[in-house]
Amino acid sequence: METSDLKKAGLKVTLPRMKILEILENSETRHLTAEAIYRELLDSGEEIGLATVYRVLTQFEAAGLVCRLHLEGSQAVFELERGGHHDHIVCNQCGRVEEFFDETIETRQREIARQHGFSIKDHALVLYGDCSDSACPHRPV
Amino acid sequence: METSDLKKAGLKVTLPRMKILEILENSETRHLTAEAIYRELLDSGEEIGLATVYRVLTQFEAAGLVCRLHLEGSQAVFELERGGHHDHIVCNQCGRVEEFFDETIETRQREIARQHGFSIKDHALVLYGDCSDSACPHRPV
DNA sequence: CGGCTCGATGATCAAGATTCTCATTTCTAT
DNA sequence: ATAGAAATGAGAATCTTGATCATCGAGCCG
Ligand SMILES: [Mn+2]
Ligand SMILES: [Mn+2]
Ligand SMILES: [Zn+2]
Ligand SMILES: [Zn+2]
Repeated sequence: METSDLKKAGLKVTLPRMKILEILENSETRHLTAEAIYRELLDSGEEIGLATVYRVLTQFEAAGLVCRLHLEGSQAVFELERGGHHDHIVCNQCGRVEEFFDETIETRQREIARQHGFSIKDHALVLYGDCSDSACPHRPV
Repeated sequence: METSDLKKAGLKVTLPRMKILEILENSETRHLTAEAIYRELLDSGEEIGLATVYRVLTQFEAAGLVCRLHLEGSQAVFELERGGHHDHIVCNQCGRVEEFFDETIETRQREIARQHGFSIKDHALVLYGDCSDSACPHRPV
């Protein structure tokens, strides 16, 4: 969000980078594919290459500004890094993504890793199901 | 393993299908990529196409005979469905995969999904870390 | 402000994984 | 054994993402 974050990461403050950050901040969908960001930029009249979007997102990821997630789709999704770690629930029908953090699960993960002689560094947890959104095509009546 | 499993799934009993099942059963590595299976077949003198391996594995998955996992590699890995559900720990250094099942985590997942109004259908949980295998290049002394 | 230098960009190409197409082969049931 | 349907293999195609390279622009100095 701050241009200082870019400078801190050793990245020049450029128009494509600021526009991509802007979209990640302002989109009601916190979780976006590279292509969704690209299309949004095109729609708003920006001239940008898809390769730049992928490149910039990868740099942002390395700088800790965004997270890359693989949510059972062919394309990765990106989200702004704020708040801190959390995991995800995805609706199989409408694709809606919700976030959660559960200390019980986090703790058990560490215990399990230790039992197996692993020093845990990271984890990926995604729950899949059917949501109760009124707009969800599979909404239970 | 049984040809009856194939017939039950509405699949003809063919040589490629039986050979693939055989490899999934006998490999010491329970988790194999499609290409690993393909290479193993070639090495043992079978004439098979990579497309067939992918096709058959996808059919096996649909029939519930195998599971497809995405373990932080570009390629999916497949494993024979037996025992029942479990999750995975992967070593970042040597790629070793261990399995675990934790009822505490499973229960919390259901509770979290319910709190969010989701009817949970499935989940993916992978822990990443460094293992303590003597052959692991990163083994802590 | 004007120019310099190197990182950034955009267009295109390339790579890797997986699926699709289609002619040919192989099962399976009769 | 034969016919009909399904499966196979070879290769093309697709999709996502990263690499190349000539051009452009941000940051810096005077
Ligand atoms: Mn998130
Ligand atoms: Mn497993
Ligand atoms: Zn939904
Ligand atoms: Zn290891």
